[in-house]
Amino acid sequence: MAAPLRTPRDSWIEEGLKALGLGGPDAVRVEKVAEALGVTKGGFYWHFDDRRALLEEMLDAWERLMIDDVIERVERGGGDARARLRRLSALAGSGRALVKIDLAIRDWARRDKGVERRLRRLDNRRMEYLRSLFREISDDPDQVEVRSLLLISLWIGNALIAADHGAVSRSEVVIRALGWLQA
Amino acid sequence: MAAPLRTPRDSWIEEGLKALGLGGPDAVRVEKVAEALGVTKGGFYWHFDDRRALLEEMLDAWERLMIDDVIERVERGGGDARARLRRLSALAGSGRALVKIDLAIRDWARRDKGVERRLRRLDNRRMEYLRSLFREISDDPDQVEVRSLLLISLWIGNALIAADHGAVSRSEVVIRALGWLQA
Amino acid sequence: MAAPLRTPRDSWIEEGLKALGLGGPDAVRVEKVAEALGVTKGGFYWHFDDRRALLEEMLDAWERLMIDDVIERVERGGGDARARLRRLSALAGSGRALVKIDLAIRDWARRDKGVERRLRRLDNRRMEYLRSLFREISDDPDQVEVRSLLLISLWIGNALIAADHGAVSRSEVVIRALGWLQA
Amino acid sequence: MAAPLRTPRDSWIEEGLKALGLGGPDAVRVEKVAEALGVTKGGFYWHFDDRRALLEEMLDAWERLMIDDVIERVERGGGDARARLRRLSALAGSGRALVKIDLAIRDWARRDKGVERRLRRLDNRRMEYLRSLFREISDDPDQVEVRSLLLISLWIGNALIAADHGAVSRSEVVIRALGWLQA
DNA sequence: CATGAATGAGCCTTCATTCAT
DNA sequence: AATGAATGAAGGCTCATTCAT
Repeated sequence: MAAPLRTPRDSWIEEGLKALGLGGPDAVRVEKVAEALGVTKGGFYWHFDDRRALLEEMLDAWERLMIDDVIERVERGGGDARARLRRLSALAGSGRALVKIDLAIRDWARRDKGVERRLRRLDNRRMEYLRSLFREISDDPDQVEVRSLLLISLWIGNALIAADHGAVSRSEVVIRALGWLQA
Repeated sequence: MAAPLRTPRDSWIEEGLKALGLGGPDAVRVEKVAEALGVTKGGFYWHFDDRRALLEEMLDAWERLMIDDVIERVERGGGDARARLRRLSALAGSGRALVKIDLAIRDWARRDKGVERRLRRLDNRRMEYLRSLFREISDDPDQVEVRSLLLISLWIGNALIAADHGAVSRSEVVIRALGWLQA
Repeated sequence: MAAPLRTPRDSWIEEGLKALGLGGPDAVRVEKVAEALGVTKGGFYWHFDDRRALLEEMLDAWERLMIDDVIERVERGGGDARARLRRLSALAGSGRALVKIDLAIRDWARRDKGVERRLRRLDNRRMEYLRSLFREISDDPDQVEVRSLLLISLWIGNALIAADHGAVSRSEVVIRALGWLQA
Repeated sequence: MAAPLRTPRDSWIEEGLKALGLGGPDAVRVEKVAEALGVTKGGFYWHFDDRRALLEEMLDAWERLMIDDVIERVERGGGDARARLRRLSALAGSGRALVKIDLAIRDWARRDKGVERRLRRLDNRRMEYLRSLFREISDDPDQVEVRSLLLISLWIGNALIAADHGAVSRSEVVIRALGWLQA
């Protein structure tokens, strides 16, 4: 017999991440996630010790997702640094659920040391990858550092800044910004 | 008798904003804020209809603070665009309570339409001010727009990105990034 | 200088009786009555020791009202027993605030011994008056008693029974019932 | 295992009706009813959405009780109209918990439109049944209507009027009144 | 694995009461 | 006489957690 594609344990984590993206860690309520899964909350405690355990495993899963998923997907496409940066930005800047989770975790990390540690691990990995790409564009290590930081900042800012841009759309401004960062 | 410098009503708002910056809107609990003020929660309802009313007034106060306080303080110092951008960044990027409140409200805006509306009002005002400064540096409107967005993004990213930067410190990277944006 | 027509103390009692009629004793809240009077509840305690004191005085006032007002008003009109019964029923059965207060107090008396004692005093007085009228109509003391009790019951039932009566209206049925009781 | 004779849900309703009869709708407090059942208030929300839901189901249960219980019990005994009226009055006029609930709901209906609607449904059914009995006694439809209304009024009045009757007891007066209504 | 049911802590809100001014 | 302000006790509701089945 084949193993199930998604264990019930994974379902809890997946649904928990969904709730996290939509409402932050406070919105990850055992009762609500159970309801979303169509089961009663009592069963939750067969899979997890307590709510904190779910939260931890959600963060574990999120780290795995970010490495195995995003970066590898960009690499798989090949091309030069500029092509990869374009693909990476397309993944990072879109309105997809993963972005919401990322933002929720960044906010969460502001008040939870453990989450901050995990975020640091991931952000360092992201920065390292960006540096490797920008090194193909610039020889100046300071420029590499500056542009890497600005690029991640732009992804975040794009999602968190609520301003309008007159006749042009936000995505046009972002595309121009990407172009400038890669000049 | 002179009017009190800070009414009890203002105290609730101030303490509420403090809690908001530290723990997000969910952490603004009537009971906790009361405790921080050294009074009992019952008295809260003399000043406000309910918790939501406090939240609203906190947002009102925050809008006033941001306009009357930050931008005016930069202008008062005079100097050319670069000098002003430097002063503005010093205010905006520091670890002060106002920054935490700003980030908390950005996260909050992701799930509350009313908060998003207020944030849009403020971000538009901020962008407009930045455009006016960058126009002194570049004649290209696209460049003005790109750099303005990147600058706000950098402030936010600086607070929300957890990466290390090897031998250099984050603030050095940020200073270089500012230099580049004003080149 | 003339004494005020209605002392502020009386205002509290009057407004309290209004609240009693509309929502029962539980609805007589110091805060709500104060609001209805356009003052703050703090002032209440200048006039009354506590909420129970207001309730007591409301009951006192209600007893006075019932004697001085209703019965005397019927007598003042003169006429024979049937004429008086007609006038009395007009007063007792109408939808006026006094009726609501009367019903509220009857319900209240079911669970408060003190209120029950006052109600007994008043109901005995009412019965006595009715007996005096029915004695002009019937010589049989049993009939006098039965019809007196039925008449008060009809007043109460008219207000508390929610049934419809087909083509005829409730008031027509009540008028016929009154006719039959006086036959 | 056999199904429980009374589900825990029913226990809440039953205990709630008891509280309603004793203290009116305001006395139906989740906490107090829980205490009477020997459980904690938190468990209440497993069975009901909120307090209002309990109140609604109490009213549902009361309607069922009144129809399936009272009227059917009278019919089952057989006999002519007078015998049935006697049995019905014995049921309706006794000091049992059902009467208290009935009175509490009548008072409640004065200030709650939804409750008034339910009471109207029931009172119409009661009146219809009484009309059917009095039609066996009188051919005059007006008389039927008058006596039906007076009989329900007498039941209510008997419970809500606090007067004394000299040498005779209240129940003697009521029995004579019943006799007169059936003459 | 999961359900039904319950506990208990935490929070929001209402309100009688108090008190200084 | 009355206001502004606060206390503290209820009471409604949510939810993490437990447990028997």
